[in-house]
Amino acid sequence: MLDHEYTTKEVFQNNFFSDWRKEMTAEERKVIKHLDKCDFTEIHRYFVDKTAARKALPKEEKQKLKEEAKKLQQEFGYCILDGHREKVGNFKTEPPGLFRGRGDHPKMGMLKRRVLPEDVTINCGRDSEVPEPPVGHRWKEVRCDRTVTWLAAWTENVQNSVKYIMLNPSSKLKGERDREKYEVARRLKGVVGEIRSQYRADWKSQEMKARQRAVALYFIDKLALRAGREKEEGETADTVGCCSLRVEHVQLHPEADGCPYVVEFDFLGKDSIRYYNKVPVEKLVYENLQMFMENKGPGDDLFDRLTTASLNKHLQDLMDGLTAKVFRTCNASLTLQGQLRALTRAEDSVAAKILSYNRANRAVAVLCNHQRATPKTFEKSMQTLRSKIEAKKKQVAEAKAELKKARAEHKCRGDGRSKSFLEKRGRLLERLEEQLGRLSTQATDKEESKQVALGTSKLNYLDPRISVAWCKRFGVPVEKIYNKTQREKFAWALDMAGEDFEF
DNA sequence: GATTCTACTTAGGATAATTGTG
DNA sequence: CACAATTATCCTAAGTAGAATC
Repeated sequence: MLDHEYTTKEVFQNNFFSDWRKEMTAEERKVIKHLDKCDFTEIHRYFVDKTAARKALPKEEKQKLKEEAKKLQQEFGYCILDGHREKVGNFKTEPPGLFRGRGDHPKMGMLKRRVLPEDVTINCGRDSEVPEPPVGHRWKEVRCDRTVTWLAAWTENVQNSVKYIMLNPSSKLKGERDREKYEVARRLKGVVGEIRSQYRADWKSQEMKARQRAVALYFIDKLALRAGREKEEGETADTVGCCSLRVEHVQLHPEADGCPYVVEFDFLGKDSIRYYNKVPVEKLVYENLQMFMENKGPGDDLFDRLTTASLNKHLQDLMDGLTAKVFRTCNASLTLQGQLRALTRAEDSVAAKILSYNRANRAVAVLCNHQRATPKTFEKSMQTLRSKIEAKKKQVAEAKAELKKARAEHKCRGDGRSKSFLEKRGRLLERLEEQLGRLSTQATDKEESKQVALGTSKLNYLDPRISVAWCKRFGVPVEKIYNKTQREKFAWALDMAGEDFEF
């Protein structure tokens, strides 16, 4: 881990050293007292070399390794569920190592222990063959619980949470649940108008709790914020969602950028990804926020009378199956559908249509704040793209000069040959200009996408039937939108969605 | 009503595999 | 074909939500 910046952090070092001390023998403990006097470079080099050696392996050796992995997958990567053979998602337990949470995690550097068969609970059918534990070991427990979907589970020691072995997204079970999720979101689409008028009315409620709920719901609906459940302090990184927002996370501006009543959000959300947004809101929302913030310190809860549990209970009353996260799914899918409608032109080429699809996808990713680190190769590849553009510009300029020359020539000679030559020059210029245009949109796209992660929304928020219908309607092969794994996950949608599917 | 536990979905980074390019 | 760039897969952390327990 020495390559990583986080090993230099004090929290990481303290956690690691204290856990390491616990593993030492009494003798070792007497000798090894300060982390900063320890030199790990030798063991670090050992692993670096090992990785390099594996990379440098001859082709046949690599092939052999691949086949061995495949065999392992064949043996352990499948299960029988209700008579059907299904792929398992994660069929390996997690190896021991040093825990690295995301963001400013108080437990970074702690030792994550090796999982032993004695830690593992197996869940299988009553009359199925119980998998054998490794020789000399036994399972913690074998149970037959048909009400849950996991096949095995163990408790991880750092966060004291349960880890599960579950089915692959391609399985029938996961597919059905995925579909149900989108069906709930579609039902929300039908009643969201009513819900909106309800919460708008609640902005004026006598009850503080109802007002807070109504403002929070407005944000969840409008901005696709996460619910934001309360979490144990000191156990995880300090991140928030809607209901757990604190006064310090919002700033009110009576007027900003020419708009009245602007709310500026700045907080760390899931995975410590920063959410920053400046949004004009309605006057009543603004005034309510002012009131919620009165006589509070920066560290106080903005919605002190609200919990995700009470919000979800209220939502359940408004629509069966409705919870806060459904708004995010609904908003994302509707955004994709709307953007696709706005951006796709039937006469475009397939490549141009795919570009439109990716733009629509991007709009959703921006809405959901799905970010990624700028790729390491970004600057370099951007540079080559820029030089390509420069070269193309030069070509265009040359072609223009050539065209001018040809025009003069034709004026002077006026024969058929010079005319066809002139036309040829014209077509060349046209083609070059087109190419230049494509390159510069590519550059713009690249720049605007460098910190946007498209995969998360594609996999979790966008009803695949929207994409499938779009592909069918515009003659785009579905493989251009979904790769093999994605097609397996969305098999249920590939089968059923016709070109006129509407979310 | 608060807290803890359980089960599941959603998330970005690391790494492996594939594709593009000179 | 070698190497770089891009894309797919793997990995596991970090959320949501509801039930059980205090």
